[in-house]
Amino acid sequence: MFSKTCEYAIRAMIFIAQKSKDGSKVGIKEIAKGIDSPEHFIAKILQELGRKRLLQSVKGPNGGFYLDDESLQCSLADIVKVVDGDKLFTGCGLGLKQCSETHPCPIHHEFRSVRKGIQTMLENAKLGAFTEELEKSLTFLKR
Amino acid sequence: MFSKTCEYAIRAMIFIAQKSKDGSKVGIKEIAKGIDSPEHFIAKILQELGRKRLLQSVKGPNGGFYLDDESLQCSLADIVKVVDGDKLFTGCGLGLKQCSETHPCPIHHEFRSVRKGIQTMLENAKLGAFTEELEKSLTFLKR
DNA sequence: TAAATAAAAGATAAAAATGTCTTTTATTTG
DNA sequence: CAAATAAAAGACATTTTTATCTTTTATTTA
Ligand code: FES
Ligand code: FES
Repeated sequence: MFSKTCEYAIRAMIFIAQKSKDGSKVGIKEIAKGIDSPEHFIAKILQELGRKRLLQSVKGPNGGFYLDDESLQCSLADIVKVVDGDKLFTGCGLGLKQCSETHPCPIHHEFRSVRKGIQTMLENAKLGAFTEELEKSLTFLKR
Repeated sequence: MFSKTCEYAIRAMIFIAQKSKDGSKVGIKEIAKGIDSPEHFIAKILQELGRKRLLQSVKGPNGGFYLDDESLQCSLADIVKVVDGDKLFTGCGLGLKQCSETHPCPIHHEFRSVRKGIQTMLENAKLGAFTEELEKSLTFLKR
């Protein structure tokens, strides 16, 4: 469904969202541990998300990553688009050069509908909305 | 969603299904052309599907690939399982080691539902069912 | 201002996916 | 049986993804 990179990205962003709720910042080491990912690899991913303004960071002592109020409103769909592109949302399920109503593959209609379901799910999932269940350990970001 | 390998596999199997309807066999060159895929690459994939009995073939002059009546009842889900494994049907959307009710990731419930939708779509899509629309050029397997 | 800190950036490296080419084996046909 | 045919198998190459390690830049604090 998602690339490994994208899975890490989503987990990291949800992790940072949780830590950001009280205004604190979180370092890359803690993030990597918190989501069980390679430290330098997730660092690269977060740099990219930072360049695209989905995430904030500050260097130096007491620095780290955080999400401002706007970023907390980001949806998982926003993250997926930045990391994996929009193939998942607009591409043909059978790999035709483009998904098209006038030149459809054999599963076009059914696929379009499940693809829409995925998109809706991801667009409705805002980063700020996961904190509570994580705090209560009802959901998890690793293992 | 699917690997490139799996996209080719599904397109090839639908192509062969169409040619098999009247009992004829089809060679690897024609398949590769018909679905716009690298010839030797799709050959490998079909060998694997043959070993798993999802597809029949005969060597030598007038040989080629075909689907018997049982194989025509195969679903796209069967192909996906052979080629990509069952990660798509049972794996965690965020890449946790396993998807679990008791140790769920933050999107577990929503993801499980769209995942189920995908599975249902693929299980209901039988290879024998695509022929008619292909014949009428209402659907396409390349470009 | 100097030292410490932490992210950003750059350079490699390893692994997996994708693609190509050659040789072998099985089958048919003359 | 010999030649032709076509899939099966094996070897190799390229590209992309995933992961690791080092250097640089920005910021804070003493
Ligand atoms: S053309 Fe294949 S999904 Fe639309
Ligand atoms: S635990 Fe992530 S989808 Fe079930």
